[in-house]
Amino acid sequence: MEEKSVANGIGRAVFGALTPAQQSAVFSVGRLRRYADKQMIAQCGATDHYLSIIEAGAVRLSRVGRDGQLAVTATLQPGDSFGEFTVFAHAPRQFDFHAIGDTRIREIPREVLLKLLSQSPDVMGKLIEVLARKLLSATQALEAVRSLPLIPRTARLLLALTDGQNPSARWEGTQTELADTLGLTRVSVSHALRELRRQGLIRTAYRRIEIPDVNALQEWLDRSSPL
Amino acid sequence: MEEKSVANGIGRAVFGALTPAQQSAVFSVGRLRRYADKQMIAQCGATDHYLSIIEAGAVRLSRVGRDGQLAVTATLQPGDSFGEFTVFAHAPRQFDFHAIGDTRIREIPREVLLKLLSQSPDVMGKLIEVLARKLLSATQALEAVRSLPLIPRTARLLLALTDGQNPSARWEGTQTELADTLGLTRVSVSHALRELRRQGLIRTAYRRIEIPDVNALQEWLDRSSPL
DNA sequence: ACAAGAATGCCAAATATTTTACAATCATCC
DNA sequence: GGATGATTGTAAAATATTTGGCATTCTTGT
Repeated sequence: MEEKSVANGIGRAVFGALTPAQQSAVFSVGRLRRYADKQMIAQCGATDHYLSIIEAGAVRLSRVGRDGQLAVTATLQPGDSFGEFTVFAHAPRQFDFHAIGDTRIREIPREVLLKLLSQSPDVMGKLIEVLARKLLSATQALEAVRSLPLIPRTARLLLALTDGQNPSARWEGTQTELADTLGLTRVSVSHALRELRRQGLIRTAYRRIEIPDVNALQEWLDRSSPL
Repeated sequence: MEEKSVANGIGRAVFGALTPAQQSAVFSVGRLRRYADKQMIAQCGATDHYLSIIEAGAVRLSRVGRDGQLAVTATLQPGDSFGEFTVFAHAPRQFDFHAIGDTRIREIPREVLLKLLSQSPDVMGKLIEVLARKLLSATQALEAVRSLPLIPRTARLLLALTDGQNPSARWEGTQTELADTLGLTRVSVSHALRELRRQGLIRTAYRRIEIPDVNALQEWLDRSSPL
């Protein structure tokens, strides 16, 4: 019953799934690195092979098209990880990674991680679970992008961004960020937010969106587009 | 250097990654089931927990919105698998699954699979790799949907649908199918195909699209949108 | 060889989304 | 406490995409 689907499945809540003992086992083989605000952590196309786990701070994923400003972003929080592709799929980095605020990251080189995994089937199992869940999120996001109209899609993202525990929620960030993660323009997002606001489902403020009643928004979404 | 990205990362080439010995180990614990053309294999929302591996035939994934005909599809081939979500993420079925042609499927119940996996870290490792690669495909598809204009997006899908070995390729199916997997209308796809045809990159025919020079199409795509 | 159904190609009107632009509000740095 | 840059709200014009429709071509079954 773990709903908790997320932004776009890029990388969420990975090592929260591990037991404390497992966490410390993983962390102990990792190398701690610190990044300052806005510092680049990894670049799109790079061929390094690390699994990175965020201990503190945040990491922004983005990508710039040749035409300049076209950037798509997602933001990862402490406990999230990234770099699975570089380790398990032998692929180059798919995004640019930047630190947001002072950030501590545990980096585990590919070989070390593989060795650790081969010795602990438990952690391996968890990893499979996490990957499956990420894949599920990505699949659902893909579905949403393809079949949901503007407004429900925006609503869906807002719900995905909340952690789902509290009855009410808020999200801090600019509407431009929201637009980027949705793959839309700020104007379109603004339009969608206006409509949701008109229906009393959300409140907007400077760099902040409040959802007074998460359930109500969820129900509206279910009603307006069953998916 | 395994490019071979695919349709939308829903489920590809899973057990081709295993060694013959591993394959037979997995197959031996599976239950063989046969389906006739168009027969339903599993329904969206169902809560069964099987990993299914296609031995022969094909499986179409689809989904119908409340508003009737809204259907999004992908097609899986022999060697592909599906159902990871039900097994590893405890999630209900995300799509409707139908057999295309006479189809043989190996079904492995959740518990059996987990037990098998716990006994063979090798297979587990492969599974992680496969999941990571699927996730990569899904991520790239998501990127494409969000940032690529109509025509490059269509070109990208065509390339993804080819196996990438031969210098030339063809794809068999209707333009409506293509439109559904892209999340566009037939008219839009027709428009995109017209443009690609005009540039001599593809040839269209009844239920068939030919790519005389896969490389040329790839280069055109790289040139027109670097991603 | 013919009829019927399926698929393609294309057009025009209706919608959706982006672009461009500008005024108003908010936060922060001196 | 005021200036400045960032962010929001919104509108109008330009594009992109869908909807609905129709003629043509292709395939299949008889």
